[in-house]
Amino acid sequence: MAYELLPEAFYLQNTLTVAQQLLGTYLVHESAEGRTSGRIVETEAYLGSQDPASHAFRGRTARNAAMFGAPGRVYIYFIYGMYYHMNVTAAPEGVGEAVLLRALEPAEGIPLMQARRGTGDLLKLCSGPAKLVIAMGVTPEFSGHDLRRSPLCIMEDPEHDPVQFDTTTRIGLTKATDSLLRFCITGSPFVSRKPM
DNA sequence: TGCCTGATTGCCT
DNA sequence: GGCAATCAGGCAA
Repeated sequence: MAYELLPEAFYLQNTLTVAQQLLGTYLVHESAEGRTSGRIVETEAYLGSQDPASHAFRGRTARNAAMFGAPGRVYIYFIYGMYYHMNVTAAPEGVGEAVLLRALEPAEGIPLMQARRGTGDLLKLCSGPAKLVIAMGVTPEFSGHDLRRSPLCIMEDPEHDPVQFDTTTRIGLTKATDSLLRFCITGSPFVSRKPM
């Protein structure tokens, strides 16, 4: 498999474009316990000051600072007292936009993912934003990490076929629930919820 | 199969 | 003090 790192210019595109084009790429983590990777099958876009559901809506704070940082970085955030979500920052530095990774199709290191998640069901290993963080062994220390560097990076197969995706409303929100900012690979059984 | 609820902590109002 | 980009398990039908 001849995978290549995504260049910085990829992340400088419009956030919606980044969210769509991340579909079909691979998130790879080389941890001390072993290597795990998964194909990104579901994403959501979070925009800046125009998007009330975005953490960046009310401006920059200590918590969301990573969202305003350089593109192609990790923004991890703690939710519901027990889970983490992983985002990929987009847009130039100073613009608070990011893409939430919502689901992966497990690729490498599946036994390790199963051990971390405590389940053997492939369909449920990474079918949700908190689940994939656990399965991939991602920790909050990665916040601000550059996704073009080991041990946590995003790669793509430059010869992969164009990905067909569905566009739907975002999930789990209480604000701006009518925006069509969620993207998932058409027909993939690994998404967190079937498109409507 | 599908709805409803508890768990649990940090941050903003 | 209340809420939040969630998940798993329990119970009803």
